[in-house]
Amino acid sequence: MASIKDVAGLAGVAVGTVSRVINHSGAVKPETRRKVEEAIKRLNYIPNEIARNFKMQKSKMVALLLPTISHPFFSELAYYIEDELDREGYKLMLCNSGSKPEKELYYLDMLQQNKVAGIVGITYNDIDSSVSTDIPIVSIDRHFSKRIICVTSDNYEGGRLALRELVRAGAKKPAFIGTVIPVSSEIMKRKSGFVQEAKAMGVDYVVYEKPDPIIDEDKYYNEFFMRHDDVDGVFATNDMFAAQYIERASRRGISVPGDVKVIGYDGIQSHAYFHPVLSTIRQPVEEMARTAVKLLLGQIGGESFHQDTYCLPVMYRQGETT
Amino acid sequence: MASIKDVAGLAGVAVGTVSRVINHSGAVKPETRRKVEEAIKRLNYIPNEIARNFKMQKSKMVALLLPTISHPFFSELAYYIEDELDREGYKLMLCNSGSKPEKELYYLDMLQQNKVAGIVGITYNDIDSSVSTDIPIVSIDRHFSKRIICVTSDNYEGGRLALRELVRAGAKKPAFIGTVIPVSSEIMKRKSGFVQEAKAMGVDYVVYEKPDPIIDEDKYYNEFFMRHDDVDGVFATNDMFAAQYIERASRRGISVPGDVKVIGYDGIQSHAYFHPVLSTIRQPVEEMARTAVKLLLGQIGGESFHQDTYCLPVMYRQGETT
DNA sequence: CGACTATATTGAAACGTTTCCAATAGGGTG
DNA sequence: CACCCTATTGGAAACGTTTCAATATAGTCG
Repeated sequence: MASIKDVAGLAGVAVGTVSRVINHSGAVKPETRRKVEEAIKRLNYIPNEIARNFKMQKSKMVALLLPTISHPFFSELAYYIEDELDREGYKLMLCNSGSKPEKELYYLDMLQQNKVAGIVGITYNDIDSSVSTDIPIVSIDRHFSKRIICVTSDNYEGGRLALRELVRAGAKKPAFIGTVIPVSSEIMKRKSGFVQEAKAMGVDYVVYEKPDPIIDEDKYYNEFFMRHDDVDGVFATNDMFAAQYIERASRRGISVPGDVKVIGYDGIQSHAYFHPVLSTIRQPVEEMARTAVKLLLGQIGGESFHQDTYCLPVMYRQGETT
Repeated sequence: MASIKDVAGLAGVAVGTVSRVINHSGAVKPETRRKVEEAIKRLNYIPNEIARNFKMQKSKMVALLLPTISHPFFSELAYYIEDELDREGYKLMLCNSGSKPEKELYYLDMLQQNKVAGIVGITYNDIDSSVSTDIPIVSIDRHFSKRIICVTSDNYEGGRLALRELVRAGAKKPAFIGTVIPVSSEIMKRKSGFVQEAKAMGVDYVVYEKPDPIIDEDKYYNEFFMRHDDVDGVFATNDMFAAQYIERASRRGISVPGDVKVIGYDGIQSHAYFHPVLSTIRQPVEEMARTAVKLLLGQIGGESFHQDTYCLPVMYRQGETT
């Protein structure tokens, strides 16, 4: 593999000159540039990015740490994150934690060893305390500390919106169901928005949380249907969960939206052709992704931000379930 | 940031010794090891992986180059690939090409500059000619050359299976629809399997390919429904496309599986709770992913393989559309 | 024409590891 | 006691780049 030295040798110049040609830094005589470029071509020289990273003591690598890329919301997010990073000349490293705290820690450790330029995290742990370096981190949907900027959608408003739409669709007793990640999660606000709005409107409501991880799914659903057979509206914490609920309901002969109106959360695109098309609170996935990257790269570039949470607006999208 | 030198200084030994302690290479007296470990702890020393990569002239990074991670089949694949890589101490870099040839080339170039240890590719180009280094590559569903090992599912058998199942479900005139990536694609075999089996069984059939990229989707479907209104079975190149077809058909008052039986391809998990649950030819995603990684790491480790295509079995999965 | 300036180029140090060779210290053996 | 062998350690080179101070070259102006 040809190195910069070989190029310099063949072109009859010093390595520093070759470096300046490659990086367009400093002044180089056109004639010299030509010679160097000629040599580069002849030797089929490719700059060694590893050596560069080493010299610079930083890599243009950003890590995305999330539960699993196979969840459609995350994969959509990942797509836009990678796209935005690429525009800025950065690369993306993908880390599936499986939501396991110990795996999150393991990855964080590895990422620091690898001196990644920054991390976008969607984690279960409060990762602030477990990162010893001052590596920039942007978190999505989790608020940990001043240091870690959080990008989220307006979960509180999303919860309120869901409640209002369920009521508007005719629900007299709406229920909130789903997993509420306890640790610093913005997602909890979906519940509080829902609850607050119900109280404000004087509507009877139910909250039926799903343990995570769940031991006995059948029992969870059976109990819900038994205890709350008067529920006629359901707001689920995400689209997949909403679909799952509908599946269970229909097995019991409950029709959607006839007997029960259902609203999900996320607004996943890849489900567009499948039925029922969910009524859902759509998060601005693309905007969240690009915002997260912009904030991260800002931090990497040395900017500091006064704001520690960036909250983007959500939207109600009508489907076939309300 | 503390370096190996600082550790050596504090422990009163040479850097080489510290290196041997860290890597458990060579002999180190227990007493010395203790001193070094003590120093490492005191300084909160983290080995600089970049420097290591540099010295070794290789990184433990494998790239996954695919059209888009937001497609559920690819995201499922990516999940298992990352999982398998992590087990072996490798990291995954994610590259979305958007199926654009120029972007594929751009990424391949970048990956070579970054001296990634290997590449798993799902590409549109014949990438063989555009990779100048001898970096190991495993391709999924594309067969280019001896050099690039191809991991695929049994697309030919999948096509035959689809035809047989459509006929078994009562179809008299089944159609193959979908995109047929021309370049060295294993996916073409889905078509040939379908066609061959139809001929073998003496069944009347239709092939209606979808251009890629498609200009006018409405026109494509309209023409299909006009020209082939006697078609009563559809085999689509993938699940998403099958769902899309069903959507279009139902808008025209065609019922599935009443009027037309439909079989998709892939067997995407994240659609399990949505309807109609597709009858589909399921690819062994997990096995494909793990096989691809194993072969790639084998190559990285210097093994050479006599076989250039690894074909895994597919399975018919009954849903609600046949 | 000499002094200055602007432009081009050189050469070497430095980044943090690993690895190899030489050096040293013990420990056993004849 | 001399010798050899092994276990352990030290020291330095090397990996390929960037950067910076120093030097060289060529105009320009008075």
